[in-house]
Amino acid sequence: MNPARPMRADARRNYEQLLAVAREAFAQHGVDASLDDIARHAGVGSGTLYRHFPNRTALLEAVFEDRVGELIARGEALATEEPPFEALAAWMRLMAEHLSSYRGIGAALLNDDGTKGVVVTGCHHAMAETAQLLLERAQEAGTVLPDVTPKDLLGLTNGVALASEKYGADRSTQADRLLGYVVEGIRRRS
Amino acid sequence: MNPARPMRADARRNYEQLLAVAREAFAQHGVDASLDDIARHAGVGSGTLYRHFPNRTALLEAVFEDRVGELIARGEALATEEPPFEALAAWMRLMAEHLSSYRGIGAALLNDDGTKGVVVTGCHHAMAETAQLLLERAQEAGTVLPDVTPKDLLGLTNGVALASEKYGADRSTQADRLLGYVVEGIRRRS
DNA sequence: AGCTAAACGGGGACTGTCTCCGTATAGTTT
DNA sequence: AAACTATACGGAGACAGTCCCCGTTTAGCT
Repeated sequence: MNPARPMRADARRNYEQLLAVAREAFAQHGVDASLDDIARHAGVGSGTLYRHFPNRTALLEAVFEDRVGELIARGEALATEEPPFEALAAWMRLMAEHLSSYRGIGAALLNDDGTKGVVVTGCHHAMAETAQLLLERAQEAGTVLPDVTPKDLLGLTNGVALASEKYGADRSTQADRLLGYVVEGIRRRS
Repeated sequence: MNPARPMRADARRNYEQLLAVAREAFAQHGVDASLDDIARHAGVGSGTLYRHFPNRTALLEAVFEDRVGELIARGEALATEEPPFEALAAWMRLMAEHLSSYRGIGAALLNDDGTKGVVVTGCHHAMAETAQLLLERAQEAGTVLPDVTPKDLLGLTNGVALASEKYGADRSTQADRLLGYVVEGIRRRS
């Protein structure tokens, strides 16, 4: 969003309505939900949708931004409340959970090469910073292997979330199970 | 393929031509390559493509079948040539490599719920059997945790392959790196 | 050569994405 | 309140890809 000039009230209203409808649509139909459908349900024209969100990726990013915010907040809270290794493991679980919220979001954000959205770089960057915070803490405590990078963490977690998507109602269970092995794999044993 | 009646020579020729062109197209453009384009390049009409492959998934399965065959063969060879743990790790690496051959194949096969293709169940089943063979061997040798299942292996490996796709030319390196952690995570330590 | 079932090509129905232009309206100034 | 104008709108239609279907062609058999 361009804050250089305040958005008109009607545009702001439409923007929020589009976001609300998109959240529902993506949750229900996955990230491939029809954009024209979303516009229709939001009571706006398709031109309006594209003015606010130039493409599907931009809309996905906007919708996902809340969850990124929560991941960052929880990451920071975990860093003060939990032992280093447990904090990191819990955060990875939370991330996998969020990546399961809209079927296909992991793959969609994954496959973005950065040419369609500027914000995705921001989302990724913000999550990488939180991963870094928790990772360094765990590495300093000697509980995680020293060569593990934030990029590794995001990749492993995203991979697990993606691989678990096909299990529908059981995807959380499966993701937790697979993440159990993954966190063991990055654990340092004295 | 329905073997109940021999396919005519021209149909057989077209089928093979479609497969060959599809391999190239998927390798170059990913699994979303235009099917009409593939038909055109194969020198057949789009109706012909759909007669041989009722949908995109069916074509993907047919194209991927060779690689499944190779994975099974290599799995069996590794089971006789390598120590249990190393055999399993090598096979997982090979599987990740094959899953990277066509951008998006992992996600496409992953998201198939079995309603579009019969064969995908076969591909998955065949790979799960090979995973089972190598897994049991490693578990009997006491080198892999006893509660790991073939489903876990396929999930972890597919997840890693998917998560590495965005790195293009570096995806093999990244996949190997992530798999390194994964195989440590399933390793049993006495 | 004749026959016929298998197989074909490609036009067009269908669906979704996305652009663009005439129209509407929010917000500011007079 | 009226006038002005930049912002924002709606939705028709261009575009691209999927996929069906029907008249035509052809492979294989007698």
